[in-house]
Amino acid sequence: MEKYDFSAVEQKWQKYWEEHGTFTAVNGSEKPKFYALVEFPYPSGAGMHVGHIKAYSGLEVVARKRRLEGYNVLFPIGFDAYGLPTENTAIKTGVHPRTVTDNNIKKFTSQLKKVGFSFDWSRVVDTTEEDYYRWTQWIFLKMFEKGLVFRDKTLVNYCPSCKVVLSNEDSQGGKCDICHSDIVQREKEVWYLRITEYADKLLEGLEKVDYLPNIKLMQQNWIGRSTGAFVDFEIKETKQKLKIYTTRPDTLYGVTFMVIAPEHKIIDENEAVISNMDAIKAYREECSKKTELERTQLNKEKTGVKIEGLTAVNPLNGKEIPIYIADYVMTGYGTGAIMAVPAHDQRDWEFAKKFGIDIIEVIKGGDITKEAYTGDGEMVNSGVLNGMTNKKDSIAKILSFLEEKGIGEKGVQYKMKDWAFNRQRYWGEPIPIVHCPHCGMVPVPYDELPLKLPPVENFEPGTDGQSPLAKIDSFVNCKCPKCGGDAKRETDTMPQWAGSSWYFLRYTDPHNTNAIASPEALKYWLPVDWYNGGMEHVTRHMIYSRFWHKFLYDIGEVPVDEPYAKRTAQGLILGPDGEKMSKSRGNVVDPNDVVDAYGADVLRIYVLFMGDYSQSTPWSDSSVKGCKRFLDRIWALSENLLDGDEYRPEMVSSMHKTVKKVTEDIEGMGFNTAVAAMMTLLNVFAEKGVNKAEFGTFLTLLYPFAPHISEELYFNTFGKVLSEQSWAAFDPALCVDSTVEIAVQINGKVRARINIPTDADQAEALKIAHENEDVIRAVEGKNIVKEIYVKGRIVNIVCK
RNA sequence: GCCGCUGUGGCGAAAUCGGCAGACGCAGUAGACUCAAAAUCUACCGAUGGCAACAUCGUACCGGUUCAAGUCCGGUCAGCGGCACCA
Repeated sequence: MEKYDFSAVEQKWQKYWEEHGTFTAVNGSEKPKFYALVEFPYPSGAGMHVGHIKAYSGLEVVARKRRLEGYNVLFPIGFDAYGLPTENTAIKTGVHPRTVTDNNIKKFTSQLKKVGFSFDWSRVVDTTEEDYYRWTQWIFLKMFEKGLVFRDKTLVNYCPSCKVVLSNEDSQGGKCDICHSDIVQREKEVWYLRITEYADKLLEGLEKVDYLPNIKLMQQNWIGRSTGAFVDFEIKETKQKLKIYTTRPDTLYGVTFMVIAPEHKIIDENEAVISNMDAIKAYREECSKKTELERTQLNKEKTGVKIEGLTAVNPLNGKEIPIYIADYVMTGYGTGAIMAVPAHDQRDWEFAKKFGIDIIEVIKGGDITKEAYTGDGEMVNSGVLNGMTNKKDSIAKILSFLEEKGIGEKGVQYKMKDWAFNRQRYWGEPIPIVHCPHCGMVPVPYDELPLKLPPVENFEPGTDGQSPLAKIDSFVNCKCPKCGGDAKRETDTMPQWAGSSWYFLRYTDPHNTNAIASPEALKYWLPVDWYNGGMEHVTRHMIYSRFWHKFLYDIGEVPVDEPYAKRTAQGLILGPDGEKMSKSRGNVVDPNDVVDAYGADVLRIYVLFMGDYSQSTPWSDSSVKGCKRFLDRIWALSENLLDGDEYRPEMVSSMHKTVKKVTEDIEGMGFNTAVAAMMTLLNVFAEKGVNKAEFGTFLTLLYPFAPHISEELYFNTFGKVLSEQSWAAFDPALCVDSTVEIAVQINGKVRARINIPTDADQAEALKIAHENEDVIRAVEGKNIVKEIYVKGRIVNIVCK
């Protein structure tokens, strides 16, 4: 046999699979279904990254195995193609984003095919195609119809460089996600989706899905549900109620001041009563100039201004307490006002120290002269609560007390905010709303969808943070669908998260022209059985898409309430230097180079063998060569196959053990140890030879990892196509040898190794151990205190 | 600051329920083949001491539980990720 020509072999089988529709999923098949989903890529100009290869290789292996196990597998791919980088390229090069996107998709497609992923290429979706975004707009209008879309004038995160408004998620740390410039605060009327209405459903849904524990936790923290109380404090001068939110109503007797956010409306309402309005206005001005970064920076000195002329009254004891404005209280959370308990909240403590406000202890146990005490302890100075020691009981008691008196009630708050759903950019789905001077906001009728993105020449955003669409009169000027009068179109587009919030639904029926997908297709394929992707998408993308899905469930469009039955995440591939791969560091590995030099199978094996799939691992060129060597040895071995259509007796347990190991490791994402087990078996073959039956099983195990060489060798050996065969079976009873080598410890230290029958009982194992010369020597002249035998594992003799 | 994950040879890493630490691979050393090199094959490959058999130490650090700890418990440190003035 000639030397292994990986390039020819890989092309040959890729062509075979394509021509035979090997990976085409069948809607409504009699077979059990399996829906494996990977996060579709953003088709950037840089082309594929080795990270993509690792991200897809995990479920690629599972999908290939499932098909051999008799499943009807849906393993789709598509492109999440709206977004700023494409638009920025278009602005820079003058090439239309449509063309840029098409070229990038072409590039990605050819690269993905070269790696031999078993995607169903007949179901590719592209979020920027009219047939796709028509339904993105449709879902948006359904939400509009159900009152989940609203507009609000608020301070927004504005990127002066990109000239866009960003969501909190896209501007974390006060930096723009795209260009990393500093974000400034700016007032603007923007679109929101009322995701907070689904906060509890999103939280409750986590209880019945199979996500990795840390993924669940991240989502829970993101939603950030807290329980507490709303309490009304009367303002002495105006008899107004100032409502606050607290998670510690039990500390109500320790309140010595109140703080409201700089933007709180009670200030504007009482301008006449407040005597130091100038100072307050100055402070407000100062705050609005601060970037998000400055405002949230830790260890920062507390700032604030006392409101002269307004005094709050503690509803429990009638004590008069001062009110301050300070930017450590946010408008967006709770009521934008807090009761400050400096003895038991560190932030309040710092503020009180700086402004010389009283600190009253209500829970014993700490030293409140040094810092706030947040632990448990006996209640003091607290009226009805005095003497209580259990926090939960104190909170329950004060809550019922507050409710009885009508001054407060139980409350729930979420850290998650409503979803700012707009961009002032060209390359996104147009928001299908018309502004009519008579009718207000009017949705574009469903039968006029898609509202097409108009072709333009100039993609530069407007100078005032307006979308480029605002400059196109033919787009903006329209008739109101309701009254027929002159109206103007909304010019904002949707954020990039829109298209990816429902793409997994479209895969089930990608060419449907009447609905997002047919009810039959959705019923057959949903939920996604296994979704794998990056940790970076666990909060934003996953929460957004679960929200959309739950909404669609509520309006009867999808048959299940959770889209993803199982979710896992892969770790990063770091550069050879152990740092995150980046162009600026110059440590980026191009998957194409690996495919060209060693073949797709080597690349696939390596990204799975390099380390724990869920962990970050640095790239190593020489380890790639090790994987190449592994495949070359298999190829060489195939030239010396022994005859035989069943395992040789001396190979039976090795074969069954390896099948068991690989089968189970794939399910548990132990891809690295699965490959290691195959390497071990290959080493046994090298020593003891290999017959056709054994080799056939070996190739079956290898197939999901290195499908090209497996197909080729299997066909050469058996004249059959491996992707049309069945997965290898194992018999647990045959995985055990008749004898096993175990260690004998004397006082916990290994002193000998003995061979015993696998099913030996304690008496037999100890008898064999005591016959061993090393053991005899070690226990000689000593008293045996205790003897332990763990079946098939160890003997430990304790002696003095 | 809070939450989570991780810490094991020169390197990437393995190690079911607490039961032989370092599987598998890389790199390295020696040998075979070769005029030579590459490739391939064989052997060795945690540290210290010893000619050796062997002994002692060894899973970030300190302590504990146990016949037995990488694994469990308490504390500390470091790296990575998430959240972050969330009341």
